[in-house]
Amino acid sequence: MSEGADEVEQVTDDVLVLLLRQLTVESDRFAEMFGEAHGLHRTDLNALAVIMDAARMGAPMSPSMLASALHLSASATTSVLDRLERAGHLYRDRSATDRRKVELRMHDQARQIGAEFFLPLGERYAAAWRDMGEEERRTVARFLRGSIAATVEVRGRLAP
Amino acid sequence: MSEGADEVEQVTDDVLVLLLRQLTVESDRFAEMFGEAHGLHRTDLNALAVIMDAARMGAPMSPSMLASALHLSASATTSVLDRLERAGHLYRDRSATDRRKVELRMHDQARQIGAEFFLPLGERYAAAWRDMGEEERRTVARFLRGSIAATVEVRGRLAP
DNA sequence: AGTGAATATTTCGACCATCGAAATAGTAGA
DNA sequence: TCTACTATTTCGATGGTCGAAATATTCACT
Repeated sequence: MSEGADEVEQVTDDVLVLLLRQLTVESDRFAEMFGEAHGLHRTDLNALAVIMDAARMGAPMSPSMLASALHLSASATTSVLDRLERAGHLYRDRSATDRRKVELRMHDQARQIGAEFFLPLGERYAAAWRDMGEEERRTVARFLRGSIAATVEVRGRLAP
Repeated sequence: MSEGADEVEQVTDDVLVLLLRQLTVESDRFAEMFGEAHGLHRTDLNALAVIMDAARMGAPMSPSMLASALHLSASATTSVLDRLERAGHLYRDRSATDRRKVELRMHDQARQIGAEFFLPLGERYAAAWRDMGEEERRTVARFLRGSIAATVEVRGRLAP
């Protein structure tokens, strides 16, 4: 009302909240469409991501670790793994040291899907962020870390 | 390796991608726990959010609009609405002008749940962002908008 | 060693969210 | 009025998830 046409934008808290919500909505939708294109459900995609992260760290996942990472019951985890194994994305290995345990290993096919998932998005992100200077990146990183911590904390209050 | 102890952090693209992923993961988890605490599924929460946004704009939602907003079939939408109506969160109104159409209106109870959902998180966000200056906020807003656009665009390539 | 408690994973039966197709109700145009 | 179309709901089937029970293995203690 009182601003001129060349007034700079006022980025209120409400604007930031709205942007965060849009971002999560769009991310969800992206994952949903990607999964649909590959015959994978959300849970399967999440499972692949967790297993892949663990593999990158050199520590193979077990079904029970996966269950707690995904907040799934043990039985639901078994059927997720059944689906992924049937589709040829991973295979189960009995642990050599503790034969109760199962180690989850990925097939190259899944790695390829992961790459297909993340590469285009990563490249497009890089392009979007290309002109950001170091100081700006630190600002954004601080913002993101603060927002993550806020989310975690409020969630913590929910579960006593 | 070559940096001194007081070297400032290098925020690479990889770091930003990781932070974005953590943020969406934590948001998902938060919504999941909140829904659990109130006997609402993810879909129900999403539906409430969409209906609430529409109500705020003054344009009541119809089931079919909701269906396309949530990417649900018409029949699935009916059962979402059945659940929400049975739980007393909303009620259906036949449109006065076109009696095929149904208008979705919320009960105060649902508004209250929405407030309970967003207020604590909003306050905690505001606290996290309190010390950000205007220039920094503009930087963050540009970053978020760029990332949202990137996500939308890559998704667009998926669906021809 | 050997028994029993604990842990890891899978199987089984049931529940319910979602889907597609058909049914119902209403509108608009000829 | 008859027909085509739109909006929503109902119905039957599919499948992801759960809790409880079953199976296999390890650990602790004697």
